[in-house]
Amino acid sequence: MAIKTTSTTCCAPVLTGRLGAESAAELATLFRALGDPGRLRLLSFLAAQPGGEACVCNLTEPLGLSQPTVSHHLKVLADAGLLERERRATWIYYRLRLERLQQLCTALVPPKRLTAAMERRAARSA
Amino acid sequence: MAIKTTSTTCCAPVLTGRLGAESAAELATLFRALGDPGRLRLLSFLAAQPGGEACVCNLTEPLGLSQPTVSHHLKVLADAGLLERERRATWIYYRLRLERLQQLCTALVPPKRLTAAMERRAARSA
DNA sequence: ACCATGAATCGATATCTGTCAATATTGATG
DNA sequence: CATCAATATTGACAGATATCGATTCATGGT
Repeated sequence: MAIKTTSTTCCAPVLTGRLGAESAAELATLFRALGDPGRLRLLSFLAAQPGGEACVCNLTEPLGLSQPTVSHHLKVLADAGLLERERRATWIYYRLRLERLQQLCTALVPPKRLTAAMERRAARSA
Repeated sequence: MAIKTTSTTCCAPVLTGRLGAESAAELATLFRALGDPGRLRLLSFLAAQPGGEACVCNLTEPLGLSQPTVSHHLKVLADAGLLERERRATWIYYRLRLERLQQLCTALVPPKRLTAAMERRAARSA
């Protein structure tokens, strides 16, 4: 299969410890992949399919974008490690990688130290 | 200027139900706000501060960016609802809005239907 | 081999974005 | 009110990105 060296050790925590320049760049790429309406809708559409996957030919029409554009978006998502590519005969299927999405989320989890501190301040100012 | 700022009802779920064009655009703006290394480092720096907040004057130096650039990034984050602004005398403090970050995460949570289905397929192909 | 079909790539273009220097704005202070 | 210090805004510019039409690159069937 394709050797995607991208995103080996995904997702340095953003809110726990300070983010270095490289980890920040890496993470930013991931978030930027999610920063387009078309791509979000692609993910959404895939999630609505039985196996979290669909053929490219089924993805073009519901978005109202041209085939090259959809292909481009799929590439961005796949390069970010958010989708998996699989060929079946003439067709190519893309499948969600839920683990990656989950990793992304955990990267945004704040340490309890922080939540506690901020709740305290919120209570004080109320 | 004064374009509409933060949506009150943040974060339509991406993986549960299909994302409409408007919700997708809204969410994309949020993710795009996270899609820059400098901004991620700002969030990270703020999270490392005692109250999840800091004065602008303390944010410029650690990033190695000019003051206007930092100001711009702070604006993007604040417009996305990820930061809160507060004036104290001459200084302006920005504070994390953890709830918003959390909301963003929950928008990416998959329905158990999906996780189950994908685990099943993973097991089958093993 | 040839052809038909599905998907990726290329080339072009318009728009968006990050960045900084210069300038404006805002609030505190004398 | 004049001035200073801290932020924000403006203007300019280079680089990225979204988009599409045309083309190329696979695959499978004939």
